[in-house]
Amino acid sequence: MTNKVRVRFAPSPTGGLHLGGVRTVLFNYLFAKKHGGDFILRIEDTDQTRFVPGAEEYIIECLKWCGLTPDEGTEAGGEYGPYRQSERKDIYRKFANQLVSEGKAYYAFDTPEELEEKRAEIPNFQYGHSFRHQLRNSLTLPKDEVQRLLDEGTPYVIRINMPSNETISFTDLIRGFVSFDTTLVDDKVLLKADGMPTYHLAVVVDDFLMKITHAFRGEEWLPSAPVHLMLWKYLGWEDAMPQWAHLPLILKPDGNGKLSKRDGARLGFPVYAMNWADPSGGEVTPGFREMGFLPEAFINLLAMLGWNDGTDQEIFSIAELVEKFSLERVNHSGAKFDFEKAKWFNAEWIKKVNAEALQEDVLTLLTANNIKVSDSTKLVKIIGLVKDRCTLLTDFILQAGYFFKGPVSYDLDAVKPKWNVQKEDFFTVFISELEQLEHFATEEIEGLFKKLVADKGLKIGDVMLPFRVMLVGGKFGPAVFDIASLVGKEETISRIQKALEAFR
RNA sequence: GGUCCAUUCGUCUAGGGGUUAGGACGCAAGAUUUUCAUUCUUGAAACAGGGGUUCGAUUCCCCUAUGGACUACCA
Repeated sequence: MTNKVRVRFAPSPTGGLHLGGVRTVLFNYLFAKKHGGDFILRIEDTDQTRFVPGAEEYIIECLKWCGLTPDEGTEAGGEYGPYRQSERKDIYRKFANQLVSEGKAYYAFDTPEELEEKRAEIPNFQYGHSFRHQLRNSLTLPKDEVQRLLDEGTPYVIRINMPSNETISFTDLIRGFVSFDTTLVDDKVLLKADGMPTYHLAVVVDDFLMKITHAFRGEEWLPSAPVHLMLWKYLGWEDAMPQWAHLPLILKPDGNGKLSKRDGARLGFPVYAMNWADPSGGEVTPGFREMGFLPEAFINLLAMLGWNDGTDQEIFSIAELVEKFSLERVNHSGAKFDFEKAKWFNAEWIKKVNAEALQEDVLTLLTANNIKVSDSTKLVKIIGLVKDRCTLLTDFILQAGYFFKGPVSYDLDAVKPKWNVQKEDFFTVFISELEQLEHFATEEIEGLFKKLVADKGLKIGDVMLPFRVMLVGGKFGPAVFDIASLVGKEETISRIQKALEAFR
């Protein structure tokens, strides 16, 4: 009874990876790792009309970035392949045929147009118990007629024959006992006219063949659970059926409903894990990675959307999540996505992680913004100095950039109103004294600065802010003298000179 | 319309028959930091409504309301 835990994430390669999808992956992964099991990636590409080139690679890349690498799947391989459903076409047909021959499914010849008409004219039309006998299928047509249609190559689908007046129920790992009346469930298509299975057939067949023990998916799948349950029963695999866990949805921050990528565009935050460039239109949908999120933070915030460990702890590493995760503590209701809180998680992680760990990302960012970094030791030092004031990785461009590149503009409003010849004079003298300074370090610069302030009869506050603006361009950043020492003697002097002209 | 699921501060949530209903984000105020941020302190802010059960319900039960998901030859 102690079979190895096997879970799967089964996306369809139709575009970017939604944050809700990543959370499903995460919960799969956490559960698998917690129980020493395997995490499988299966590509559900049964809808050929929606296939998008590059989407599969993109999904794999997202999982890598998140650190949620599959143990088994299209890339990792494994003994239950192929892991792409389009390559398993024959398998599904075999089982569909088996169901037909056993009377558990049937051929249906109605065209999509005919069905659409029915739906338009009959209020609560559904292809099932109440209407299937008025339609063109192997239940209503004479046997030889069915054979003739088949022989002629008439397009058909295979539909499940749902029984009536049965109660079908199961215990969901998250929401407990759930039951349905089969009379109200329609005869879902199992095999499409193009010979591909629908999700309903494919998920059951593959979960069985791949020995999946626990099936996680979004709550939007709950209504089709009875079809899947019935299929497990019809196929005679009931004893091998995975335990179901329907995850709560991630909702729009405002208004109502499932979070969509449109909400992100409307409200100004990413919904996808990474940037997604649509291959046809070329339009790019922003992702958390490019927006400047750390994968640790992204994972952390997703985990907290629907789960908690019962304490006040909110910052968890992936290792801690694996250790503490439990399905009993997953919430039942949907959670509205809050981008402000998401940013807070990222800021916390930037503070938590050490400067070396940030080095590579920051270097890439600075370089991309035409800021040349020559000295990596210096960079690490700077990161350590400014990281507490960064919320997103992209904040490092502003917060660390001026250490390597002088300001191109100044916050003149902060300086000019109180600027005068006396202050200008102070800095002129300061420059010449700086030139004499042998040991150009924080304390020496500060000592010199303060001494000069006293000599000139000024207040330190009068020249401190101008000095900062000279070096940084604005009213931000760590201690001014630290900045000066890191920037170096020559550069400091040259920045003061430049600024002096701008301040005049 | 039908089926299913859900309901604690604005948001994410803890809690659970007797609590000053706890934390976090955000917001406000203050302290520290001769900038900004960090940090710290404080504050405003919630049990959807109605019936039961009970000595006592926010907690258990029922109903209502509200919200959501699904209702394709999409997943």
